[in-house]
Amino acid sequence: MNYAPKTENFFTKVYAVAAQIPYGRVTSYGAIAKYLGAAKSSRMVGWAMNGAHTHSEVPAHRVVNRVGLLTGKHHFPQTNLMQQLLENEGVEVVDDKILAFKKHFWDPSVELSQDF
DNA sequence: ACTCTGACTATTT
DNA sequence: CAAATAGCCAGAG
Repeated sequence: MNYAPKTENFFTKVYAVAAQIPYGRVTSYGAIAKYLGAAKSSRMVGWAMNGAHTHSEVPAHRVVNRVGLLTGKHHFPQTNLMQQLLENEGVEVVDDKILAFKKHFWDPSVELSQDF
C-alpha cells in the first residue's frame, strides 16, 4: 500500500474517505492525507476538495484544518454555510472554530479499516 | 518549461 | 505563545 499521490487516483481516494465521514463528525486534511500515505501532501487534499463540489457525496464541510478551524469556508457558496451545516449536525462552531474538536474528530486511520 | 499560488502541517524563532 | 520558515506537489497562466 504505498499510495503515491500521483494524480486523480489520489483525488479519488480523498473523495472516497471524505464521503465516509460519519454524521456529526469531522476530520482534518492531514488525517486524510496521512491515511492515503501522503502525509506531506495535505495541501493536495484541500486541492482535491476544491473539485469535491462535483461529488455530491463529499461533505467538504466536515473537513477542516488540524485545529478545527473552518479554513475552507470561503470556498462555499455562502460563507456561513459550512458553519451552519456543522451546527446542524450537532457540532458546536464559534467564530469559524469547532469546539471540542477532538471530541468530534474522526480519524480515518483509526475508524476505517485502512484496507482499500 | 517556468513561476506563482494554495481548503496544510510541523518545526523553529 | 505568536510569527516566520520550510517542506510538499498539483493546477493555472
